[in-house]
Amino acid sequence: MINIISWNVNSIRARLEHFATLAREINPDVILLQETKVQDIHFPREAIEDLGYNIFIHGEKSYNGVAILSRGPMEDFKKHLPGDEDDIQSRYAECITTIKGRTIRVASVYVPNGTAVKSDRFPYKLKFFERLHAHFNELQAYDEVFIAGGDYNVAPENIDVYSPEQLEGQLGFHIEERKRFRTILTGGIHDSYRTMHPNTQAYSWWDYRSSGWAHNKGMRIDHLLVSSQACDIMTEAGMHPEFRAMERASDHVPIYCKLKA
DNA sequence: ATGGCCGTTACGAACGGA
Repeated sequence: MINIISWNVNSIRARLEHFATLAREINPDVILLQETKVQDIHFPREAIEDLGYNIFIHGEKSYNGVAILSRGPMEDFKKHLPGDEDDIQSRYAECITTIKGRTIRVASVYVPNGTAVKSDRFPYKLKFFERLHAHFNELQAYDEVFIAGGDYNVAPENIDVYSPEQLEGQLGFHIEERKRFRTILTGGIHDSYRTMHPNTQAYSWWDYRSSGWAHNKGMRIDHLLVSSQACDIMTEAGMHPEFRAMERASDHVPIYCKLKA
């Protein structure tokens, strides 16, 4: 079995202990990180290599930052999502890795939050979805086992939030975001969790503010999107909510999907 | 409730997160 994790760590340096717990107890083959919040020169490379991972990082100071960690060899590295040459934020990393003899294309994705629906950063978020759709469409031609995990900052359906009535039109649940996310899920890209669990309510994020965790007011905004070729060999998908209950937790939990080796 | 908490930067208070 091949276990692939996506996790918005909200600072890799602040989350190193929890990361070590994930590596030792869950033992994922591939980990896709978001919000590492660190320049490449300050990434805790040794600590993570000592836990048995090869590292591909794309970071910046203070904000954003993505990484791909793999038990196997990696090649064909990409750091830029096509469609906007002026976009210099560290929100995308992609490579090919080989695990237990199976070659997989993986991507770590950090979709812009958008700040507020009326903010000028909201159109940047919408455009980012459109760029993802265009790029995933290009990749479709390769017929590969492809997995794009990340913080997509959108809950796709009513079942994915604690209160659809309360959140309608709000950031992360606005119809324009959901429409664009839905558009990505056409032509052979699938939401791994929803494919495996059509009717289960489960969240990947709970707000630090308003004691979101204590009241179970969460949203499913982290996703592992998979190509049809990956879907065909997928055996499991789920979340690790126990990571939200820990001291000094990230506001997001690791999400996983498993493939036949 | 345009709030609450958390991490980063830089050393107080602002920014971003969703």
